[in-house]
Amino acid sequence: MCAVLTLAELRTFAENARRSSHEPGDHLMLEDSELTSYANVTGGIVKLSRVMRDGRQQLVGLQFAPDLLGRLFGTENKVTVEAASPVDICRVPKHVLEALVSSSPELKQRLLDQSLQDLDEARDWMVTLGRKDAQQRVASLMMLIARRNGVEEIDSGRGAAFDLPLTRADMADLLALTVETVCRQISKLRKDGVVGIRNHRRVTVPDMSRLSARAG
Amino acid sequence: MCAVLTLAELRTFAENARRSSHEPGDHLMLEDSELTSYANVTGGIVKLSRVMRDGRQQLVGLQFAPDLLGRLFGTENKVTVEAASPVDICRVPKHVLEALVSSSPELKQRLLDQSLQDLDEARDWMVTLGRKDAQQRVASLMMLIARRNGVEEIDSGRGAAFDLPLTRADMADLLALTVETVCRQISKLRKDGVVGIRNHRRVTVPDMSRLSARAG
DNA sequence: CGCAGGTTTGAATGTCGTCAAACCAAGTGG
DNA sequence: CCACTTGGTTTGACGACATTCAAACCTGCG
Repeated sequence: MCAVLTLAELRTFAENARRSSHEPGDHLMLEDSELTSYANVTGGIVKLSRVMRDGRQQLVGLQFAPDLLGRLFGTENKVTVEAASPVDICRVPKHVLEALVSSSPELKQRLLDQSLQDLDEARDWMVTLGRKDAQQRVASLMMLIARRNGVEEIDSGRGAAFDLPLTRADMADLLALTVETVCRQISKLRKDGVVGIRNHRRVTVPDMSRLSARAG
Repeated sequence: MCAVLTLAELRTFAENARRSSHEPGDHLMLEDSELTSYANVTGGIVKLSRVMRDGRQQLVGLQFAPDLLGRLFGTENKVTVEAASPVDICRVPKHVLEALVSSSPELKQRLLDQSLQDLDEARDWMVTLGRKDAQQRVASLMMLIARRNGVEEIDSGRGAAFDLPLTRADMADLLALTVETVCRQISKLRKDGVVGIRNHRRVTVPDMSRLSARAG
């Protein structure tokens, strides 16, 4: 989700917002004080997941700062919202947001655009989960993170560097693999010289086009 | 996607619509006469898919009648739209739909709600693709089709019957399996007495709760 | 009947998951 | 400063499940 607010809207937003910080693993139920409150991620990364009856979970989305979090007039479908890194958020009560939306058709339009974009991203990820092997999935995730870190010139042979903001377990939940398989594929990318890894977190990519090729 | 139009809106819709029929396999590009025209599926089933560079495809959604098809102010992301069965659709030019939307905030609201629901469904399917084995995926698809055919009392031990509107190949593309694996799992469900199959298409379920249990 | 497309079944292969153990990095307290 | 602990990470051996390749089988239709 991308930022969709104008400056004036952001001001109203900020005046009614309450800030809070959270540690990795904290659950950020959106139904805190008011049902279906809205929140803005101002720092860190939030993971959205669904849990199966047997306890296994599947991440269904990531929210990077400064993404919008939550949903209008919420549906019944439960998504677990959890901090993946240290996270700062900024909540707005339901009625404030509803007022904002009804006074601004453009805002509603942008919320619509954004949810359509989220839908596109979800469908992209369905292809990753359904049709890519372990190597391609791991490479795809690295491409996603690189893009979110401002790396643009994907196929130009340029290099890049970024931190992995997720644990191996979170990556596994997102990619529908096991922790061990994620590790093995990262090791393989490293052995093949596609990426360099320092401290299990810092990734350096000498040539983005080679990583892109591995992503299928 | 569900129907989101009132009767009055449907009238305007119908007055400006052009109907057409299509055979299985036909591509229903929405950019026919006008870019990003909208359409209503009045009969049959439409599949939405993404194609990978190597030619393999992944279905990312199904549209049953009377679902709405297409999207407002379309994004750049290409989805292949194809008839899965004999299909009747009813197209509306872009400007008519835009007029409808701007004259009706409720319509825009409902489009927003609907896209949020689509997002939920896409995320549900991500769990199916990511975390279920072949047997559970096939059972999940049968549950989905049963629900779309009006079967409601899922866990009441009631029976049901419906046609599979997709070929084995389409099921495989939707479930991210091979045709052979889909066949084997259907055969297993049949041998175990969970479903009955006639002519490769007609499914009878003596006890929906047993099928539901197989779906994970 | 006989063809064509879709479907079903079988046997062999390979990829990923499971189980187990070792490894590393960071923080704590002696 | 170093031993110790803890949580996360990495690697290996083995097995299970889905894919691949191949052949046979239905069903509808000319």
